[in-house]
Amino acid sequence: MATDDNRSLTLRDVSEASGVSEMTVSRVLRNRGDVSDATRQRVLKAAKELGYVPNKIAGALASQRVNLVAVIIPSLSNMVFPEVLSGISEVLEDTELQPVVGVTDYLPEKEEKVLYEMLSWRPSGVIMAGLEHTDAAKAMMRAAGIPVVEIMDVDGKPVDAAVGISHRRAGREMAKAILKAGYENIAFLGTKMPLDHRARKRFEGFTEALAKGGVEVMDQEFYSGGSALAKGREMTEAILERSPEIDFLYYSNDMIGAGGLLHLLDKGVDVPGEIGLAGFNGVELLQGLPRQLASMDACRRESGRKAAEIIAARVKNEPCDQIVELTPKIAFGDTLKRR
Amino acid sequence: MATDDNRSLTLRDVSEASGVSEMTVSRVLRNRGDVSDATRQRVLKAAKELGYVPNKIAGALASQRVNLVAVIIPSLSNMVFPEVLSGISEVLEDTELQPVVGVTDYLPEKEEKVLYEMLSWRPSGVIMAGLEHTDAAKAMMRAAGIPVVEIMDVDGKPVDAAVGISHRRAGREMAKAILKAGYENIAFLGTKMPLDHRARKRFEGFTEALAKGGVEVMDQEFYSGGSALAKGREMTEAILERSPEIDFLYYSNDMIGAGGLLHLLDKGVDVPGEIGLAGFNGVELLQGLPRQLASMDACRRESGRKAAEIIAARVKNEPCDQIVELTPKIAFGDTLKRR
DNA sequence: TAGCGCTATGTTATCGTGAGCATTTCGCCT
DNA sequence: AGGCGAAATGCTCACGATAACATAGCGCTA
Repeated sequence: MATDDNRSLTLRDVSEASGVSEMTVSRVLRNRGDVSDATRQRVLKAAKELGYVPNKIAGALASQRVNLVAVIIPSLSNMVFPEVLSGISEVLEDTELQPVVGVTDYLPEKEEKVLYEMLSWRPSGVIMAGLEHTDAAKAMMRAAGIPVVEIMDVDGKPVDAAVGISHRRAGREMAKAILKAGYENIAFLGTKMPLDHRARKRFEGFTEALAKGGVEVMDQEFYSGGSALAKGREMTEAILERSPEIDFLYYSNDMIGAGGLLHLLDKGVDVPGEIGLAGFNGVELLQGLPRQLASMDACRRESGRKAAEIIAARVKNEPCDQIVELTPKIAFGDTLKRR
Repeated sequence: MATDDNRSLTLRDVSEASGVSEMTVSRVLRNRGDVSDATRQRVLKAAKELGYVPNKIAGALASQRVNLVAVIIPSLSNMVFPEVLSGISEVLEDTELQPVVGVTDYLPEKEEKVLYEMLSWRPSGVIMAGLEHTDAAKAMMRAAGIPVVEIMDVDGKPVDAAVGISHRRAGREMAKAILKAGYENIAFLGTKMPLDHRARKRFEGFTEALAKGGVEVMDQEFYSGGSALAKGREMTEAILERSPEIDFLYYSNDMIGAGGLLHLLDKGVDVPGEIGLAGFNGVELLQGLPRQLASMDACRRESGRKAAEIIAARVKNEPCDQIVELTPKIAFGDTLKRR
């Protein structure tokens, strides 16, 4: 039991309690170097009895090694990023590295601030969502002298390494699939997106591929805030009222797509006969809806895993990929096909 | 621009570049002590040009202050915890404290390990989900000599402070509401719960209050893994096949409840006339379902906020509450009433 | 028994910063 | 001009650990 004299225990306390030098204690606790089994046991016993917890702050300063990986993402409530995180954790668990998460709320200035904070802890690497950052942020990442992996997007020029899908291509592929299924009056529904570059790129790729097929986006609707499911309903209702001839709705994420789906089913619309639907992300959460929404997997877990692998390899000075483009799979579900 | 000679910049580099002592640079960068405006500008300019980022590792060691708050939660993919986190962040943003998140996957041993890791960074406080921990974990928290707030539950004895709702009471209140609405053949559907103590306590409170009303839980069904929505459907189908006389289904969370709701609507069951439903958590996400599921708010954001406030107060040696019981509000929605 | 080589352990310096005190600078008053 | 006080700046050491090197102890062999 620790006799907490308000100041926390140090190696010295353990060394005194076990009658060996601090160095030996340090060696025992890190399993490093040769220590006789007798002393090892004695030290471990003393450490346990005192309730000693090593001070990594001091350790990191002395060894010049901080086994943290900064992971910077826009949001935790998006369902997308927790899955990326778990991919990262899975891989890092087999190494001595540990992820530390920072959240930017999609704000570039906050991203910059969070990055600065994180770099001030001298992490071994950085995993950052997206390719768009302030100049200052890019400069910091370059200057840090550590591996940096930008994830979830490969449409642009990374600071260092990048892993993810091409959202332009994702938009294009979805457009092609929709055209091929025979839909012609196509609308887009998304978030207010000035800051969500990936959604923007999907939209760009989407319109581009439609244009190639001689089709223009018939109408658009954007939202912000609120429950995505409810917003999906509202937006769908609004856009169909405005443009009743629409026969396909492409949503920028699955949640609003699900809202739209529920709305249409309520109204008794024939999905996908009368109106087809597609979302984006392939969120597992939504399995169990009355119809399975067409979607496109964003390779979230895989992005996380791959990014972590790159960091781990670079930390060990092993060779590794610089740019990894993953290929999202289109899932037709029940809402993207025409008879 | 940093001329990155592979080793990172220190105060000394900035001090040499600006012709003042390291101490003065340190003072400028922390806005502390008297520094003439001229030097301040010079130092800031030099720091910026070099791209200097202070080393918090060294700073923390020297000052014996680490402005981190360890936040330890079971999961990020649960929708519940991100909201707690944002409550915490909101409050801590106005202080110099910063949250750092650790995830336990509901495993006591992992919780212990994560706690140990976090304590080794000598945080200023700990916010930990739940009241059930290994003895070793409790000992560590006590020995750390820092404020500890256990959140999301107040049914038990906290190590230090606690903020949350009483899940026993939540279960009781829901049971009372269900009985009052006139339902009598009541079933419970939940997760396999040996490790989810809060769900267990809700269930205990639930059965207890039913018993007081002379009613016994008619049937139960548990699941693990998979998409909650889909599982909710499956479980609901299974339990109704087994016990067709059921007239109320109490789910341990909103997602499986939503799955059940969708299933019943598919089958053309009259909800809530024939069968009533309720979930738990009051997740905003689900607004937009065909019927609004009855639920009970777990005061997630508020728990986070309050916990953060306690930590902040304790760090400043201000007085504060030790135990805060929040009162969940029951939301009847469209699925808990009988005409 | 001297000497070699290994293992187990200790000693010293260092990591980058901040606290506390020491020193310098400068303006102002008598 | 001299002296005083406050503001500005610098110096030294400590923080708790680890790296790198030094040394003590031991068994074994020639």
